[in-house]
Amino acid sequence: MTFGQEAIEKLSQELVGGYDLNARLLALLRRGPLDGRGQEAAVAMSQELSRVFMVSLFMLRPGDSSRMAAPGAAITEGGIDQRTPTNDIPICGGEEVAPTRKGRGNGVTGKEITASPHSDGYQWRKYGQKNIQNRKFARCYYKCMFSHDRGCRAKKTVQQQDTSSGRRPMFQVTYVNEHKCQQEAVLPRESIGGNKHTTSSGHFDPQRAKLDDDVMASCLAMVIGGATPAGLSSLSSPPPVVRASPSAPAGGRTPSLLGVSMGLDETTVAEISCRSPFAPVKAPAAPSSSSLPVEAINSSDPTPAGGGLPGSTEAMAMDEIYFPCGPPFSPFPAQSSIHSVDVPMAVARFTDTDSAWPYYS
DNA sequence: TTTATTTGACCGTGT
DNA sequence: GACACGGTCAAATAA
Repeated sequence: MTFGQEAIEKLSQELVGGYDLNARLLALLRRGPLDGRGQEAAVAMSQELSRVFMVSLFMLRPGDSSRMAAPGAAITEGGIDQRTPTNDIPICGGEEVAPTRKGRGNGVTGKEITASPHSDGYQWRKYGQKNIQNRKFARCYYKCMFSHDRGCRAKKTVQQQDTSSGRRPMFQVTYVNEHKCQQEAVLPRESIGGNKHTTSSGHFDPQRAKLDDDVMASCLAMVIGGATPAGLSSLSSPPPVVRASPSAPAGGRTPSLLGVSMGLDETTVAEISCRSPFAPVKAPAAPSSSSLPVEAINSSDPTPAGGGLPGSTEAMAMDEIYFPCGPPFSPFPAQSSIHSVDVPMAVARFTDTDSAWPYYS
C-alpha cells in the first residue's frame, strides 16, 4: 500500500475534523447536565465522530487504494462495506442447529440467529469443534473466558446455517448457563450512547474526558506529523508509539479486535502501542514508515523515544477504547435496549499489563 | 515464553 | 450391553 501526499492530506483532514469534533463534544459535555437538545447534539457529534474514525480506519486499510481517493464511497450507512464474517473469523457451523440428541440441553439460556456470532459483548474461548451429523459445517464450542478465574459456567455453541448462499452467512448461537463472571460490569454499556466520558451511572466524568481528550490529541499528532500537541505536557500518560510493521505483543497470539470486528486482515494490522500503563491497541495498518514518526519500542526504556513521559504504574484511567463498527460486528446483542445511537461500538478493553490481551469474541 | 486455537481422543447420554 | 452421537478435554500446534 502506498500513501501519496494527497491521500495523507485526506486522512489528516478527516482526523483533524474528528479531533475538532471531539473538542466540541467535550465542551458541550463540560457545560453540565444536558437537556434534550444537548443530548441530541452530543449524540449527533458522537455519531459523526464515529464516522470519522470509520472513514479513517477504512482509508488505512490496504488493498484498493481508491479508498484513499474517495473513502466516503466505501462507507455504507451501517459502517464499512461489510465483508462477510467468513473473512474475519474461523468459520464453523452447520446448516441449522439440530435438536441435541442428549439431555445436555438443560441450561440453555437463549438462542439467536445472527451474522456476527462472535460479537455479543462477552469474551469467549473456543474449546472445541465438532462435525455434527447431517451438518455441512462443524459446530464450535465456546466457554466464557473467565470460566476458570471466576468459575463462570457460561458457554455457547456457534453453528453456521446453510443459508449462506448469500454473501452473509448466518449463525445460530446457543447460549448455555448464565454469566457469573460480572463481565457485564466491565462492559461500558453507557458508552453506547456515544459518550464514554460518563460514569457507570451515566454522569459525565470530566477527569476521564480530559484524559481521553489528551490521548486522542496525542494519537492524532503522532499519526499526522509527530508533533506534540499543545497541552500534552500535562498528559498524565505517555504518548502512543506507532509501529510501522505488524507485530504482536510478546506472549502468544494476539487477538485482533479490529480484525474481528472490522474485517481487517491480521497481516495488515499495525500496532499502535501506548506505553505502560496502556496496553497495545490494534489499529489498521499505518501508512508507509517513511511518512510516519516511527518509534522503536524498547520495553526496557521507560522513556518513549518520541519524548513522552515515562510510563506510569498507576492504574489507567482510560481502560477502553471504542471503535465504531457496522451492525454485523456489534458486540452487543440485537435485542438489547441500548440502541440509543445508531452506530454500535466495538470495544477494546485494556488491562494494565501489556501482555494480558483479552480475546474479544 | 506465553497464550489461544486446533483436533483427536475420550466421556456421557440416548436409543 | 452395544452403538451412535454430541459435548468436553487436553496435548499439540501456531502466533
